[in-house]
Amino acid sequence: MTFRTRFAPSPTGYLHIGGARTALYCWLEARHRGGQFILRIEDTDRERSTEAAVQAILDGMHWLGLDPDEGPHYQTQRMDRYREVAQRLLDAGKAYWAYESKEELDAMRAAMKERGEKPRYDGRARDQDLPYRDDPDRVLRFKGPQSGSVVFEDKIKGRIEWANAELDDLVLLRSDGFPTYNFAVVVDDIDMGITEVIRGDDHVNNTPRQINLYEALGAKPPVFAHLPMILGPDGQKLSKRHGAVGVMQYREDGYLPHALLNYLVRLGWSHGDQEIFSIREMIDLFDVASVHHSAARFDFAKLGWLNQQYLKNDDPREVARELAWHLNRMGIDPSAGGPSLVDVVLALRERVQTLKAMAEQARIWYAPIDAWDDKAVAKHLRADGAADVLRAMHVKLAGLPEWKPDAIHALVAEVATDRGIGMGKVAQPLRVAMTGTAVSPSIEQTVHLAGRDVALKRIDDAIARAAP
RNA sequence: GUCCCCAUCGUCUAGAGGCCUAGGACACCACCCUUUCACGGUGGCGACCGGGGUUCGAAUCCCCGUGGGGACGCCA
Repeated sequence: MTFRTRFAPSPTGYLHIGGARTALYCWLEARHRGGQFILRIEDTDRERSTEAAVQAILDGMHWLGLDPDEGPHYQTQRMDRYREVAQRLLDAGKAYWAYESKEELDAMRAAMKERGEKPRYDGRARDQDLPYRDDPDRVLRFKGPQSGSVVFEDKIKGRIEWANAELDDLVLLRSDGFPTYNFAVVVDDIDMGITEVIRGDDHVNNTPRQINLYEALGAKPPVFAHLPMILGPDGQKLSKRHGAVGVMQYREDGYLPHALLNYLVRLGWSHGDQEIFSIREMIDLFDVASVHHSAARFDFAKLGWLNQQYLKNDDPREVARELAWHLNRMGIDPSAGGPSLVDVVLALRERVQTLKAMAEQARIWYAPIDAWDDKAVAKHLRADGAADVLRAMHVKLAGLPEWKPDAIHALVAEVATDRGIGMGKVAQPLRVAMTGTAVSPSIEQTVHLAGRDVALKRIDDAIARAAP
């Protein structure tokens, strides 16, 4: 049997970081085993599912490069199938109609809770063989086993045993005729030939009931692998404040998809001491069976470090393409003039952790200085001799035969030696002149990327601001 | 409350009974490099939740406790 796994999000929000990791692990496992990765949209909750969320999930997966081999399948397009299977269960005496009202159910659970029991459906309609009737409270329930236990071997957590007495008769078909999650999942996974289910471990306790359904339907359950969750930096459940934003937000924040994937693959899984993994290596080395048992916290510092590793080591032309996207978002069109993006990437990639920061720092070569750092101006432009240094640099730069970083560097050194001062006394005023701040790449790169005309003009402007 | 799961530096982790004086990475600190900021280099700080067993020997196996998390819906 060929290996088939699936990612089955419900479109009630964007693809968040936990979902992205689940999708990654499914995708990796499918690639590793030479099987298929199927995408299924679980949209049976009509209240909360939206078209926009479906699109957000698709976009997020595509950006990460986790394209499915099959799908997306939509549960709402399979309604006839669920009803058909439900009827089969009913005919076989493995399901029954029940008509308790919401209030009755609530009261029942409250009473159980009071007695210190686990609140659940007590099966009061189980053996009554009630006929179908049109009723707003009508649901179809599964007649599950009441004794014995379900045992399964979780690929990650190991052997898990669940007493059937802990389980209740779950609803198969809701009063609106829609299938419930547990029912639809089983029908779908059987129909779609899923051999391995990889999902978050908030589903472990659904697994025994699902296995009972498989048995009632005469189907062989798949292998289950339950992933531990991802916690926020504070150890609490992920919230909007931390990483629970959509993955596309990570793009906007300046992260590379590969870096995010690398971060995610290491969160809960490892291969010795290796930190950096190419996609190929992830596929070759990943094994869902060696995923960790415990939850992991999300750490932005490490993500940032990883992102910079990719910024530094990826082909600068590729990084340049991403940088252009960020510059465009800032309202800058790098193709309308200014230095080559590849040169800018080369100048900045060791000094930033995100593309967003890179774009912000690159701005000075594509747009006028829009803000002056007062402290930098006071310290470097108003310093003794700053104006003199700038005037000297202006003359030398204007007459420089070849506009090259090395040559510019030589001029800076020359001005420093002539005056018997340190390089910093020349470079810093010049840097403030070029950028309005005291921080930038090496002075020769900073000046070079500005281009001669802009550099000379900025020196003039700075002299005006400098101490006389 | 009931059931299920989990537990190594601040964080991510290595570790499958002796290789552990517990290794790596991020973060942090110091120094070096240096025209700024970084990058890089060197060094440092820093952990086996507690208690009982099993064993010649336990971070590794078992039990109990504690702590964390998840689930208990006509949500998924």
